[in-house]
Amino acid sequence: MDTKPTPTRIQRKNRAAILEAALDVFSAQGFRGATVDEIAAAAGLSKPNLLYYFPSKEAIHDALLEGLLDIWLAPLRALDETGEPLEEILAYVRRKLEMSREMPRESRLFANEIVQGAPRIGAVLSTDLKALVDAKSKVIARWAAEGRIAPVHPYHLIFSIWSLSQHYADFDVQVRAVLGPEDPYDHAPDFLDTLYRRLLTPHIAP
Amino acid sequence: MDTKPTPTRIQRKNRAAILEAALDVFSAQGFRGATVDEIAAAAGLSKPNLLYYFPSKEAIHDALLEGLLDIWLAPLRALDETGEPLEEILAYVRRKLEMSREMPRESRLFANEIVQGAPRIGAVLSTDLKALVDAKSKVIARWAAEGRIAPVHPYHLIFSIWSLSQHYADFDVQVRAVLGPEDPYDHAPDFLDTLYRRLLTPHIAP
DNA sequence: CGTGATCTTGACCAGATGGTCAAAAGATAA
DNA sequence: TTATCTTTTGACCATCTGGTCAAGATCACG
Repeated sequence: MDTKPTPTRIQRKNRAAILEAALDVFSAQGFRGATVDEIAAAAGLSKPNLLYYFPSKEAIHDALLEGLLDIWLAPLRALDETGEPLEEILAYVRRKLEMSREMPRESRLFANEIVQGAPRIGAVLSTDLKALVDAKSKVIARWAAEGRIAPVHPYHLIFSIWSLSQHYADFDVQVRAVLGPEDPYDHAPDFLDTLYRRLLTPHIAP
Repeated sequence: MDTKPTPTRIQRKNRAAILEAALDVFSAQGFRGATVDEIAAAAGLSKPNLLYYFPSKEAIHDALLEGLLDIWLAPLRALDETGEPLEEILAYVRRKLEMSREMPRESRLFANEIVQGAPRIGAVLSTDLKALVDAKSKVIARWAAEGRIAPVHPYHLIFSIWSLSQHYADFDVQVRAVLGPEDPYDHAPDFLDTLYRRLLTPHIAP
């Protein structure tokens, strides 16, 4: 039952090159817009050679999504219920925005998938993702109930953090078209910090 | 120079049916993912018949985008510099969220286009859209300078409104997967109203 | 009704695309 | 070096897709 024979040196190198190239192409063109030829060329391989490492176009896409989902949700997982509420949430926002800047292709890969109805990861959303958000929402709701942050709908708070941070990656061309030469990330961190401080700082009178 | 002969009754009906069907298909599959056959079937026409009304797949897509851009930007255009600042912005947020609920296909059509680098409307973004946002940002900056709203980066404020409102249309499956049976729009309006009130209400001390 | 314009369609085409295969080329270890 | 295993490739295939065309069906109007 040796289902995982140790990969050879060449296998490791080529598999990595394929996934890297596929991330480029899938994130820029979407699944149907991407072609195996294009991915193969970007990876420096011939098409049949690429298909020697992955059985199909869909298998590459699946491998990418699966490998990246954990990374993508790590910031939310790291939200620590024993920490200081406002700082925990602000740190989460900061990490999420950081990821949009450092990993825009990954963000767009997920965006493409979800905008088109998540045909390939819909199942994971309503199980793993939902479970994670349910758990963290409870933490946030408790913080609010204890008056440690201002009262807020925890699910929509999390949606807003996803939305605002990923906007800078997913709609990058639009943001840059409007801003002109200015770098969006010059002011985005401050803007989001201010926004969530004002939203969540508990006030005195009810 | 009669470039626009009056369309016949059948022409009007079929052109409308094609655009309606194309909106369905393009918004769900993206440009490359959509097929002319699928659009034709959804419009109740044969493929050659569809191509009798529009010269190409791209022409349909262009017609859609052009026809919808004005509608899409109308809420921002309606932002009135002579109105009460906070209420003007809150009304804009409300209208934008309303549009996400009423016109999710349109939202996803634009999302697909922009996520993939806006190959077809990039030009409009850096001219028309930029001009509109520049103008409205000046209004918001003035409001802030006058102390009528709390100080805020106007461009990022507008981005945030786009981002948060369209998130409910573009990432609908994800939002619903996490929320379960609850309707996102049950609480989204209140959440956004609260968020922008707390962000923009001017406070007493500096 | 008749006639010209409009509308519709089946058959077809060329190119793109995902994927296969047998055989060649290259690495590896005795 | 040789024998075996891994990697690479050119040629090929079936299907899908955007688009064409000529001929037939339908409509509008005198």
